[in-house]
Amino acid sequence: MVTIHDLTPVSEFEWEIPADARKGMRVGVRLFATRRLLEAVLKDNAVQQAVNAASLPGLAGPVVVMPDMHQGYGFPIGGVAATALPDGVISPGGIGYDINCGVRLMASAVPLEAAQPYLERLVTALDQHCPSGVGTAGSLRLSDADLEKVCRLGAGWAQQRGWATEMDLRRCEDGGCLPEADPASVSPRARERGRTQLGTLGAGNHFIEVGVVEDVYDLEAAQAMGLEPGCLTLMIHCGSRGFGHQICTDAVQSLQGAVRRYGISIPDRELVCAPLDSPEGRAYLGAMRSAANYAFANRQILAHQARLAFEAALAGVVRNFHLHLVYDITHNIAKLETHTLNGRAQRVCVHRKGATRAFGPGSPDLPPEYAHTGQPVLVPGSMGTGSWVLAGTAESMERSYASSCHGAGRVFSRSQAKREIRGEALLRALEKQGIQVRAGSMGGLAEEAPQAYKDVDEVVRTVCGAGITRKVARLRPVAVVKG
DNA sequence: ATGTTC
Repeated sequence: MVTIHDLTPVSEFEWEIPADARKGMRVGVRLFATRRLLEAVLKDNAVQQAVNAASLPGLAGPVVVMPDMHQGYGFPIGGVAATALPDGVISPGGIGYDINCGVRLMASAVPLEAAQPYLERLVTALDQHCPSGVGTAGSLRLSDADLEKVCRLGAGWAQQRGWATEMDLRRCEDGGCLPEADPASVSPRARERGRTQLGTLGAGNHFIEVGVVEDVYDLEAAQAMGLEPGCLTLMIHCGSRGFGHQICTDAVQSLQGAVRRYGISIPDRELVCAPLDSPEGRAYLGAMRSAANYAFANRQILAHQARLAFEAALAGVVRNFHLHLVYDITHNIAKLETHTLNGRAQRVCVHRKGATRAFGPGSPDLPPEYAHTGQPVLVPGSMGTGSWVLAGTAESMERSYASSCHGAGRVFSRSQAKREIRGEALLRALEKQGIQVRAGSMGGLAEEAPQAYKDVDEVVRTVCGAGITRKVARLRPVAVVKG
């Protein structure tokens, strides 16, 4: 059990656990948190899981954990780990079950006042156009050939169908497509689950939120992103549905064998992994990239459906209701990137689980319109509490493998939330705040209650105080669709 | 997160 005495303060926003070979740690842990957030996160197993992750073979530097951290499968949600050849590994627990779970932000030039009379109509249209719920099928039925194309092309597949513009793809992380996806490494069971779920939202913490740009902290960056104070935004939070879940399930099982075959010693069986340069590791990478591309396509199709909902609800009554894409990020992924570590550029496999890439200004991977601002970093808060738009910094390149936080982060479990909170009461409280809600189930709503989450404003204050991102704008929610 | 216990 890790206690506060195991942590060395570095600053108001940063702590360190030095590498300790007696505990099997190959590297240290760098943790971003205020003292108050740290006390909250020490109540679950997240920091111990970061210490466990520090024993993975081939780590190129410290394991980094974000202030929204909480306990996950094997590896903490909010964790970042970089492994390198020759002996680095890839671990599905360092990515998560919802491969390429991510966030897309769109923005409009519609002032809230102009849309206010039509908000109920709008949220109903969004609910109708964007199917949600556990196991829910959408309207698409993919053939084997089309599913393989989705795996290889990601959001580009949606563009081929006329559901994405060139600007949409340019404003997705990685252009909405990871190279070297290998659909042949995806199991028949995963394919079966994936066939019907493209264009659906899912459940749990996945949502569509209509917001309004409330506070702008960086006018130049907000302008570059097309965020206009007082105007409507639309945020989509979802991932690869049952397809990615099945790919993770398959990998967790099959990599147990790899751990034995390669004689890898891990402190927790949930940290199963395989060498990056092994048949097992390559197969998981190829399947994982397929799921990532499925999720990019999914968010793009949901965005198209959301645009249709805006048209259905607002055409003829509100002007300029077009939604332009601000950016689309992934916060559950592993990617090969080049980072300067110990003074030399190294090719590493960066696992981000509940952590967002935050490339600084000048990164060649950003579209030209964001060359000066840095990458947009999208941080949804808990339901009804507001979301943030941040931007990547040069410092994130040095301190956190160019990563920042991904949300508020749980303080207590879904089961505890369900026991302690009534969905109906929460729904009334949200409506009293003027937030329109469409929820698939009252139990599901209770699981996502703001009380079950940390304070997103303090999480953001931490990552900005630590310098790994900076504030651009805060969004206030006015309507939410949940599975 | 998840056809929420193959």
